[in-house]
Amino acid sequence: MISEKLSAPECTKHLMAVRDALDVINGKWKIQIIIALWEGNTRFKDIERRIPKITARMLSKELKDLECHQLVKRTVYDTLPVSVEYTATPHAQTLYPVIEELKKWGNLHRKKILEKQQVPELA
Amino acid sequence: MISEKLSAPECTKHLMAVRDALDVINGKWKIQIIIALWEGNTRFKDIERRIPKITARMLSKELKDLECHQLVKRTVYDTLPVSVEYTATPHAQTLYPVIEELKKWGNLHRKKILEKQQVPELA
DNA sequence: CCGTATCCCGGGGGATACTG
DNA sequence: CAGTATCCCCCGGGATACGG
Repeated sequence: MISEKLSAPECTKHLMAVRDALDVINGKWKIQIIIALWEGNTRFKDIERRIPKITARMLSKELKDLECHQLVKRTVYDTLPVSVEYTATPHAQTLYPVIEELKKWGNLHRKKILEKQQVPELA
Repeated sequence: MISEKLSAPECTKHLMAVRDALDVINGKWKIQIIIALWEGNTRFKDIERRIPKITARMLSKELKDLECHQLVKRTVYDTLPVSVEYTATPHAQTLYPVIEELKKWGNLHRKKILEKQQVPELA
């Protein structure tokens, strides 16, 4: 699978793409927000309520970032008072496999760490 | 694929695993180091040379983290002066699919961003 | 060679108060 | 409701110097 070694240029290209990806989804909130958008009601206050501990400041900032990266679409409705909906773009859907792999590995890793935490044996 | 909505508890579980994974591989250097370990010579100085801009301080710190997470094994050889080798553990190999997905998405995303950067049309 | 200790800066991000 | 503005703290991480 990774039996052969990578050449330096190969490795660098490999790495750049990975970094590009991490630059977008890294950080404390981005993924949580994207997952939250797959959950239903997506008005600002709804999202805020759904993500534990996030502040309006951070949510606002992160949503803007995601919009820049074309992962989120912002729609303003002319109600009174105004309501705003954030939706995941089709491009955001392409993140699904990434998030799935992260989830799978997160679970695997948790098991791994816990198994080693076992009491080694009685003395 | 993601047609059905997630229930709140489902979503939370989903999220915890993803966060677990990101906690481990997040940060500026972790992935670069893991990839570097798949490249061959893995003495401290070798790794340092292979990762542009990393400092000894950071490399040292990050290697310790990775060791805690059981992704890296540290071996000291009793030479003079001492030499130390770092190797990726089998558990680190399980990260391969994650990194692959990140790489794929990084490339996809780059294309997406560039295409939208095109001149929209002549006025 | 293989690191660690110290110093220091910038920015990520919380708390709170406020506006349209 | 949907955010912004301000203040402020903490720590990630660079530079440098040094010890085994």
